[in-house]
Amino acid sequence: MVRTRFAPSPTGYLHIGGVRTALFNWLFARRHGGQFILRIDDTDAQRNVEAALAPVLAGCRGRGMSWDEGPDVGAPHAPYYQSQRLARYQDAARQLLDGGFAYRDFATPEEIQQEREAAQREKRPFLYSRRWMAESSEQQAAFEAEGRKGVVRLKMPREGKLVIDDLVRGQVEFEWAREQGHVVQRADGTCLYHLASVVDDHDLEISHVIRAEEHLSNTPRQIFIAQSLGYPLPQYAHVPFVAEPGSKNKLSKRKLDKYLKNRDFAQINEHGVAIAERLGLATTGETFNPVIVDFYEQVGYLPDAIINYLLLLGWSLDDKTEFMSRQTMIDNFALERVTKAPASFDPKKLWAFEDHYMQAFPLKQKVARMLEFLQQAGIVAKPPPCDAGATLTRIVEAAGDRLKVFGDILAYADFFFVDQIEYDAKAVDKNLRKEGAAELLAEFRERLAETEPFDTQALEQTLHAFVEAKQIKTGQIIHAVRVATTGKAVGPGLYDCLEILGRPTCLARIDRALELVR
RNA sequence: GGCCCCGUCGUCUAGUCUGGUCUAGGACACCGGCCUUUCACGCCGAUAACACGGGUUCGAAUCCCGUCGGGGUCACCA
Repeated sequence: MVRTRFAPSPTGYLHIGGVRTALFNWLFARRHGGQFILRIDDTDAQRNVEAALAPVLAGCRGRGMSWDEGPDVGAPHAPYYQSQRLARYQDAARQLLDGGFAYRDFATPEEIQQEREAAQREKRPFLYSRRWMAESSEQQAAFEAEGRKGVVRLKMPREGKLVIDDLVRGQVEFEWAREQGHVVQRADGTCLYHLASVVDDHDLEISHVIRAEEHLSNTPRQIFIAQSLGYPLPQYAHVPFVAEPGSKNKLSKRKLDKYLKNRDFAQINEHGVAIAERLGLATTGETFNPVIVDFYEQVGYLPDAIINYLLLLGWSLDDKTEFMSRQTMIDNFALERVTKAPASFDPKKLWAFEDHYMQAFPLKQKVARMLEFLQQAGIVAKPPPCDAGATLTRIVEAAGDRLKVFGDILAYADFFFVDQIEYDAKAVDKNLRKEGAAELLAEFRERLAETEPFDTQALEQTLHAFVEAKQIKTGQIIHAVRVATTGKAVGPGLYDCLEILGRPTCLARIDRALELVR
């Protein structure tokens, strides 16, 4: 039975690279008819785990990666929080001690550090001298008499080598003598990650540990722990990490300032921030930026777009296929086709996937989601007025593929909803203050007043007739009308805008625009 | 620095195991053009890569050796 797991720490946000790791685990489990387990690695137990955890859970669930066991899912191996499994780890530590695979160590961190520095000075690899190792109770008592506190430290082998058969990297060799004996239990009895992770993977019967490459060097000591405890080994698969835009460094949520210098990244960020501000959301880089999945959720990206993009970051089906349904992903996902080199996060390509998926998204659902955004921004009342649905549908239809994310409805189409539109100064200068523009507009206003019915077809005829009668170019009047009625130089088709706005609004706005420039 | 991993267009990748069909394919971005009432979409086109050096071979992106480059990791964090 294939059982994979994703084991995030509840830090409050989910990194884009984390989502991809979760995705690979989820896909692999589904591909093989196995189970996907969500475990929370909170050995460092913060108090309010629930609150910090919510975004992580939402991050997975929102992207359609359901877990078979884990928080909120009744299941046989509960609890799924490491903070609640301490007793198990302590048992394991005891067992390690009894078997001679670990020992009580009474060195202070400073003493270890001194040995490390000495080794560095002499340019030889550091290996702890085990000077403060206590293997008998007499030794232990002696150290304790000095007032020392003991931790449990791994007694790693100091000869031979380990060969790991990694499902994506192939055979990887390590020399045991290069591996440090890490602490697995602190003096206060709490246990550390490596022990906890190995014990849990065993208890949860994890068959495949699929995780990012940065864990590759942790693997020898985890294997040592597992073998010492008599556990069967899981299969390992170390996938490359997700790198920064335009470099091979590991993507990190801390280096936002650096990423903002990347033009594409900055563009995506700016677009998202503009939407978030209209929604009244906090936009500090720490919690809101394109490295964090929440960013996309809040701005209104489609989960399918994100998943599809992330899947292709380090995996491919063949030489051409890019767009895939969940089922196609599941049917074809294979660890053998995971690339070995790190892949840079490219926000522009994500954007292209978003564009594609949004175009295919059903109009009705699109309208529903955009209504939510309008309500959240306080532009449309809750519950909405009864004609809101029909109008919104018209707007969304008219805007077509110009709306890339749900939040775009706020910045792109706000002029449909507000009474007092704001005029874009540049557009006004360019299109309304031009020689003769105001006069033409004033004249065209009268034609609009008479156009009947006030719909796209008739409006188009009116404009064409006007252009012909005045012997002008279409551009001379059409842009002026657009700016006067919408306030902007860009937007949906003009006739659609006019019809949706309705005659009274159009005339009033033109009057106001004329006042502005005269 | 030690150990480990990686190296095909700017970016994501196909091709590498099983040498020839690769004068290296696709996608995103960029640039140019078409369409057009703006923008967006769509369409067409262009530029662009086998890190380098040796071997092996009739033939190497693919096999071998070396060099260089990039990255990860070296915690009583996870």
